[in-house]
Amino acid sequence: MTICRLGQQIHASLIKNGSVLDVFVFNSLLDMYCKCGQSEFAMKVFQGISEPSSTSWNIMICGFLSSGDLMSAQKLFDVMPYRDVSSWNTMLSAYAKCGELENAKRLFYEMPVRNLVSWNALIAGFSQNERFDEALSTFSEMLKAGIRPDKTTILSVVSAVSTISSPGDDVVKQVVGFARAIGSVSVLTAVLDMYAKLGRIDDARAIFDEISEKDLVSWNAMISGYSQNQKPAEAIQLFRDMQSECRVKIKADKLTMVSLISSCSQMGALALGEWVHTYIEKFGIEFDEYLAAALVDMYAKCGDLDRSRRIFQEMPRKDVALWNSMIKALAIHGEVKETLKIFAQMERNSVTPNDITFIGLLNACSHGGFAEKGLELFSLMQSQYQIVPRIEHYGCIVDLLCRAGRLTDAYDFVKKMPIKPDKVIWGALLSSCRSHQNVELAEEVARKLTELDPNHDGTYVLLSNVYASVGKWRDVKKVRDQMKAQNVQKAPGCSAVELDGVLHEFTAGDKTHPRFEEIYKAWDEIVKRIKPMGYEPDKGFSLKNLDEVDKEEALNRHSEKLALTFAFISTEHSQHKPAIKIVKNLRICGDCHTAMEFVSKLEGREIIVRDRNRFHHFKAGLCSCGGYW
DNA sequence: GTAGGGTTAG
Repeated sequence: MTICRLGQQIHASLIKNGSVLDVFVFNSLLDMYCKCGQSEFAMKVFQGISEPSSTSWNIMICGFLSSGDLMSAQKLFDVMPYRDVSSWNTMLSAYAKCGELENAKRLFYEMPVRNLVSWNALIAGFSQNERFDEALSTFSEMLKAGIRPDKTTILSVVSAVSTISSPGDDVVKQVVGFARAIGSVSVLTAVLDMYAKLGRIDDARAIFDEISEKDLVSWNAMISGYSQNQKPAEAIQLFRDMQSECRVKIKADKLTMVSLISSCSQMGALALGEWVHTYIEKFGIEFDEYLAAALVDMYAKCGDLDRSRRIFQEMPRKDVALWNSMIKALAIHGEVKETLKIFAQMERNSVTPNDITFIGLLNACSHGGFAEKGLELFSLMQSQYQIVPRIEHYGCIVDLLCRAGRLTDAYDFVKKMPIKPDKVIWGALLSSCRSHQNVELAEEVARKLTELDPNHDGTYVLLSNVYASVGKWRDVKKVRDQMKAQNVQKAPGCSAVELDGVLHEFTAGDKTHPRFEEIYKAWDEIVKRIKPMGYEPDKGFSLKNLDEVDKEEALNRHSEKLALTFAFISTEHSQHKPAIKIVKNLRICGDCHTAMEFVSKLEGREIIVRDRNRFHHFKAGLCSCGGYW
């Protein structure tokens, strides 16, 4: 504003002094007024120019476009006496940016001369409006016309390729070839990001190592690449490398922080997450909605729902993603009523929910056994918000019906779905068959699952659990043999517990921990004390085809029990006994769930388990999931 | 005139 006033003063004094204003001075004035957002006034000045040059016209067109006035820009463009390439390109990119690609295309083929910028503008237009195929076909048309792509072309094309679900190998190779030939940091970073988004994290790393003069963007792209490919430990390690290698030259920013926080929430590493939060405050990193959403998610996934609530409430501006984060946070903690309250608030604030909002809401209903409410929301989302349900939403509904015990309804729903059910849907049905001991349906569903993915370990484990739950040990063995024959390995269950900021990991039957003997003995003691309270080991959850004694032994060495016992014996003698927080990579086992209820009562300690689905707060013999899990 | 990195997801 002050700069604009200064400009006005200069303009006024030019007139006062009676200076001769040639077209160059006029153009500078036009440019100044346009850039200060005064395109209306610039237009008056423009009309006073006796012989405007084509640059004057271009500046005015640009000015109208930047103030969002496409109509005025178009009118000027139409009456221009002479159009140079820049005029055409300006108009073309304006159409491209606001998504009017039919107009952009028309202009592109109408223009008498085209240059590299014209091609780039059209390609970028397609790419930014998610019309990736057209971006690529325009690119190849450009190559056929004998035009050599530059940095800008490749940046657009690379970003188009990274968003296509499965780009052809030859396309990727060709683009990477051009990028390597250009070899600038920004282009290589774009390629790195592309590989990361395609899930080719090793290729991404190879490019990263190739960049000699890495800047903040390159580091951030690689860190977020790791984080988005479920490699949180690598993300954090890379951040440490960045700090030790170039602490002076490169300073982490809010984008770095977002990836770090997301990594912490994946690991359930609260202490580390708090450290990042402190870092943000200490270095005054700008706190925006992205960061807030990431923190809300992190604190919730690390078990501190109150911190999530506070951060959410203190944010003055809340975008959809932030609302979604809070909804999801409450959902995984089973706070169904509060989830619905937040959603009502969101509607009152006129924030339009999106597809992800409803995934969170349906999830909450499913975790709380609110089947009717969930079905109601499912139809609201279609009727009121015109959201076409994706496979994820159907998955939520199946899950919802299953957990509410409506197995038949769930199966009918799957049969009537307009989309082909995927393995997640069948998986939800199958695990529900386990809790309702429905062998017949389980076998049918398992067949569907094996058709879709013959090597998925979960199918075999679930089916074997169904058989085990009804004591069909011979069938359990059959499944196990099949697994062996197919060479399917069960993903090992892994539980971690954080003590004094150090993460201790355990796998089932783990004997690698230095204190394993002590841990085993301590658990056996606990079992002796909870059995009289009514605990009965549920051997149906033991996967192995062993005799009764061994079955109980295997059950006693599940990773979550080891983690619990370790936390327990490590804090037994300390005065302050905070809740024990365990993070498990798979779903918590049913027997472990029962055992923990008893332990929380026996020891008067709060136990919090985060499994791959949700949180379980065990307190005084009860779990917050109320049996819906 | 065209331009590389971020949150939420069964």
